[in-house]
Amino acid sequence: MNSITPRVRFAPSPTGYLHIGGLRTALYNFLFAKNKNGKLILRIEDTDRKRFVEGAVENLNDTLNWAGITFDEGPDIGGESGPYLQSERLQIYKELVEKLVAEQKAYYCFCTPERLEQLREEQQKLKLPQAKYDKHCLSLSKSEIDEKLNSNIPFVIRLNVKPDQKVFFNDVIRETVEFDTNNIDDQVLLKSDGFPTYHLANVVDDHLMEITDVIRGEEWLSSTPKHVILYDYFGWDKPGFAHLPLLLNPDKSKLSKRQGDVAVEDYREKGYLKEALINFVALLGWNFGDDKEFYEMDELIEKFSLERVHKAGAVFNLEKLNWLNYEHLRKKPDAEVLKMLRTEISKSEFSSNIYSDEYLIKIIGAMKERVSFVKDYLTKSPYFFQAPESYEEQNLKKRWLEDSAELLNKLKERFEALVNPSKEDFEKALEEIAGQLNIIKGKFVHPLRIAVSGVGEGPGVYDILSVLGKEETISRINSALKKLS
RNA sequence: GGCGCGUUCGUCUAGUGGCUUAGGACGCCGCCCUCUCAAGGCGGAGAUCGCGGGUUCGAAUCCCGCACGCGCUACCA
Repeated sequence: MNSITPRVRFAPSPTGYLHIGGLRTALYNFLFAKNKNGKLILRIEDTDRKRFVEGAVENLNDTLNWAGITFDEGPDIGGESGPYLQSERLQIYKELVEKLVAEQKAYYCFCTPERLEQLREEQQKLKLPQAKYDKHCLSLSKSEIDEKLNSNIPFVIRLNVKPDQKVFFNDVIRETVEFDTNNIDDQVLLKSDGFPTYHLANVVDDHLMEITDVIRGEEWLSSTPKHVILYDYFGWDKPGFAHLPLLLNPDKSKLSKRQGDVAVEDYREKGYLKEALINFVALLGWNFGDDKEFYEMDELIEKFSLERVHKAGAVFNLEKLNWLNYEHLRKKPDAEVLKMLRTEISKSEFSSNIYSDEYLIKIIGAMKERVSFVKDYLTKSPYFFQAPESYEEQNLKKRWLEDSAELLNKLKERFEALVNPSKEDFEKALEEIAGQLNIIKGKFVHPLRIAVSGVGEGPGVYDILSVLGKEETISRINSALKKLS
């Protein structure tokens, strides 16, 4: 629209963990800001004291940081528009809302929760089209208000919505959205505990922090007219709006616990790479218009635009995430996988064993195309970390034949003669003996695989052998011969 | 109930009036490769574009109605 530097914000409330939907909202804000050379602000919406969770802010920071979403301003970083914790901005909200009261754009309300409850029940009984506050306290005289205020009767401040008007605003994703003010409640702006509600706080802060574009979840679309009224009452310019489609459960309801993991930290703990999660979540509701599905963060930044965000909600589908995790993992340099593998080992039953970098790198080379998660290295090929103690029953039945022990014994003798054998040396030795005895290779290969790994699947046998080396190979053949003869 | 938003293969999506017998990806199935499992290559099943009306020579694409789903409807965000 103009040449002003875009300023956007991610404004979570500290109720525990970062929701996967929150991650996507944060990501879209981040991508939008980076793409336009703008600023991203982190603001903590801690205006609900009942829902505040200790340590939630730290957790939010930690998770966002892990995901690679960085902020230009925020509680920990500082900035010129602070404080970035709404609980530290109470005075600001109070002063501004009082200005609105002075102009009759908002008013004191002394109604008790009981009366409000009763009002709602009555309205329901009468089957009124919509339940709204009845503006009861709007008719209070100045002296009545002062008297109640002086005797410390609890109060809230409500937005004075004028009836019979149209409110409309433009949404980048949904275009023009229109509401009738008759359907808009006199929303509480300031609660009786002196804290603002979301509606007041977000408008005030977005204005004061010079936010140019509000990018948030679709659940906010219905309350946006209240915000628009507020901007008008204050006489402020409105930011641009973009309401993102919701992330959905398999049954299409709003993504929630009960139907799977919703916390980003759950996925982190399960071994998902941040690259995969970011890639996946970015594509849930956005695409560039071509067939590309594998993205790194910098490409997302380059190509992202709100105009290409979809309108409809998207089901969070684990299978595609798993595939992306596989794709990102296999593209990582071995040295990086090595680091991750080491931490995985340290958490495993093999933690007391010692493996050289060289050895682990060989395992990575052999297994890379067979794993989706780093932990798969341990679960799919435990034999690289410890000699097999038992042999898979099914496979044994099929592959361990009458003559297997004898053939394996002959093969072992061949191997013993080898000096520092490579993969090719092992292969040649096996082929030679098979040729000499005129027996097909499979008769050697399968029993050998069982002996050395205990299972019937995995990398090529010669690859396994070259990872294990001559000594270990022979020792494993020996114990297999002992146990299986 | 009211208001709002949405609706293309099971899922994520391409598609903005003719290039579409609706394309890709994940998943699924089959074949090839092969010492196994993967990977890779090739192929297959899978969408009457929610439904019904219009507009137009022509509609997934434009308009209207309906249905369904979801969101909001708090002194929660």
